[in-house]
Amino acid sequence: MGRMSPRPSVELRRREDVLRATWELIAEVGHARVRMVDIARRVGTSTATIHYYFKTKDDVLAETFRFAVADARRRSEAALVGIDDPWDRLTAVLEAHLPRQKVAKEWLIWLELWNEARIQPSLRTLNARAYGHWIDLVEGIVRDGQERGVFRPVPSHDFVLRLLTMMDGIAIQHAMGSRQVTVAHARELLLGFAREQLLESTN
Amino acid sequence: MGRMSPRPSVELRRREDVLRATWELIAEVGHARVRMVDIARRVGTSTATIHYYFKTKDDVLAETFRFAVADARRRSEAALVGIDDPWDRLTAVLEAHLPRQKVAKEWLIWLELWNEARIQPSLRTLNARAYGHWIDLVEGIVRDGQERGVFRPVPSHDFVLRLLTMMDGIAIQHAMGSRQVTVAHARELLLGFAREQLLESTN
DNA sequence: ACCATAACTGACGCATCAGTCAGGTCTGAT
DNA sequence: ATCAGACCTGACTGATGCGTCAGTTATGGT
Repeated sequence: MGRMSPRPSVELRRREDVLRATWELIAEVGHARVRMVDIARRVGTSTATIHYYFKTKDDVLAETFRFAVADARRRSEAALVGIDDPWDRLTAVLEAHLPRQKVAKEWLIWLELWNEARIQPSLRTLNARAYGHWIDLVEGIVRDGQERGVFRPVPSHDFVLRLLTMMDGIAIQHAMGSRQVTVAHARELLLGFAREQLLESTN
Repeated sequence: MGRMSPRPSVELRRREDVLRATWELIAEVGHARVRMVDIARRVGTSTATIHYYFKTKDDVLAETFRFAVADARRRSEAALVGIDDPWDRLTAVLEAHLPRQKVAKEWLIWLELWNEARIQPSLRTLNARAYGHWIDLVEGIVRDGQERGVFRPVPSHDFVLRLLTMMDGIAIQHAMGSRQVTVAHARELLLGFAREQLLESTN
């Protein structure tokens, strides 16, 4: 993929600058409206320089989506470090992806990715992989809690699918600026559902 | 909105042809890639003719989204005609929007609408209104069932919000071509959740 | 000091499309 | 038969934005 230069440091920094700028721009105006000039200006350079590092605009966009996926995955992992209790792990990882501040923009990126992924096969693969990993991660936490006997034995896969698709749907309405769906409300909808399914006793 | 002509029949038919064609195209390639020539070719005319009926391309797209919303609303209403039992009403209206055949394309339209609505205020209003109406409709059915004593007294608004955001999330994964989420599976996830929340006794 | 090559850029070519316009045809009323 | 106006279109314009290229500058190794 990347060009092999003997001194990668400059190239890597530059590329990352471009990806970060593009990330911001996609969140702000949508990937379809992002122009090479905009990226260049935000990085403080010319469009020709962007082309020096990336073959085409589509490459920049595709790599930015990859970058975003990797970033989100890092956040999940970081949120789990040092936490052992299954319920705490579940809340931590959900909490880490609730749409506040920087993460709010990230949800806009997912919205863009979903739209583009249904057209471009390579992005579709990226999304499928990312979503699969996301499901596996949360399902792993749930199963662990069930094995330890602290979660009720609901069907883990269906529960996780319900929880995560709900999260996506909530994120959409939040992205639409719905006043019905604040971050606090989103948390309550998700964690309330999880609590009810996994913790509360059926009596 | 529309121009006021003494002979509206031709105009109305033409406009609707354009909107249907645009609807299809948005579902197929995404609103950003729809060109005036594509619409014209599909209708069997020239771009100038499209401009005769619509001022700009953005107008065509915006009106198409409005058209889609109205269409979906009609489908909800049609699905409920003659059905009285609350559970049957709930399943009927959900069933009517499960992504099969024509409705599968409709979900692609929603995906596009969500993306564009976060940029264009007028589309955001459209989406907010449509989603509000959708929530109200389902919530009305739920409350009715609760008043009649056939549904458990769960908080209706939160339940509906969970159910419908789940539906959106499922639709996204389905649109991504996820083999995990078939229509049958989508139905089971949604109706299973509703059954569990509204019907099953807590004992 | 010199050179190889990495890093960068302004200017431009070129394709793509939305929208316009001047003029055409068709239709129904008188 | 004529006419007003609805309906339609080919051909064009202008703007936009990606990608290229020829050429310049910076940098690190010898």
